[in-house]
Amino acid sequence: MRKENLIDKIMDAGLKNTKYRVHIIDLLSGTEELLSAQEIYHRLIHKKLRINLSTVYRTLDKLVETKIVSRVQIENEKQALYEYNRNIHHHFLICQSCNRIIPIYHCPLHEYEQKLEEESGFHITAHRVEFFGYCSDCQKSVTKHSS
Amino acid sequence: MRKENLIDKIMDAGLKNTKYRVHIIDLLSGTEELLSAQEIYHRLIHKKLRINLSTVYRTLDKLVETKIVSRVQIENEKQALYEYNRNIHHHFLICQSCNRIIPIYHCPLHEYEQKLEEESGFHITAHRVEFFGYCSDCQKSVTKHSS
DNA sequence: TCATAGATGCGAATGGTTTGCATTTGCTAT
DNA sequence: ATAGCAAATGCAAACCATTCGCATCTATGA
Ligand SMILES: [Mn+2]
Ligand SMILES: [Mn+2]
Ligand SMILES: [Zn+2]
Ligand SMILES: [Zn+2]
Repeated sequence: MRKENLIDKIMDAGLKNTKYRVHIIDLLSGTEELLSAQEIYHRLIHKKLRINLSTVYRTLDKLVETKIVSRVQIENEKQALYEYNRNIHHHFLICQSCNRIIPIYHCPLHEYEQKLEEESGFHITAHRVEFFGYCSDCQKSVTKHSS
Repeated sequence: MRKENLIDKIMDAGLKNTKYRVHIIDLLSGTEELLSAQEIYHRLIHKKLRINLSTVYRTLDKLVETKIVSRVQIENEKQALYEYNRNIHHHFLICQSCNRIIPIYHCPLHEYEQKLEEESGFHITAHRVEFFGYCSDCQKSVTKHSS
């Protein structure tokens, strides 16, 4: 995304345009990866930026509040992960061996959700799905080891 | 569950039979609620047991290892929650207003999982689903307030 | 009963995240 | 362009759930 667009995005959200915000959004929007606050911090430091870790956390809080970024807490991971919000509903497939996180863009729950609302009386606003298992690479290496 | 059965369960798992383990399993198996380590600790203290919080954590670790108990990490909750493992596959409906957690015993993903395995090459071993929303009680109070 | 692996208590450490406060910066109205 | 104010930042300290080291105790089975 062009820098001007990033700045628009920040200001449209009612936030002040600061260089760190531009860098953080730029970083997240430029990768498919989910990054932790600490990973973001280290990548910015590596780019010779003198940002402080608390600024990273505070910036991410703001970006999550304004829905520019989403925060994801994977089961059993201590660090929260952040991803650029591309407004595409998705879930994750997580390899328990190499820890790769793969997004899935098909959601099997939309019809079910309505049924669930009727049955439960809940008004459902969101859901979350994660699949755990072993990616094809890791299945191969297990086979190799055990043969 | 009778105390003798609890003790059998503990010893069958290869753990030593200690009074705290009996109390913790008893507590969890006697409620539908998900309890945090700290909540368990306080409930035992309230029963005049002189248990230590680290013992609670260590006991829960063992019980999770041996699958007597399951550990659940709800998105945005800092504390892990524990539930007695009744070996009934289920997911949760979570009220974002009153924080009630309601188990759902129907799983809409079993067919889908196979398709996903074929498409992704993953070998899936587990999944996790959470629905967020507002329970019927909380919907009522919102309506009341806003009218 | 004894020996020993495992369980517990206690205090300290860990590690991700948050916060208080002084200082700096971006934005808006002049 | 400039001043004024709210918001953002840096830094150190706090927070808080969870874990760990180590001394002591206890359940188990030989
Ligand atoms: Mn979905
Ligand atoms: Mn399921
Ligand atoms: Zn893998
Ligand atoms: Zn509710």
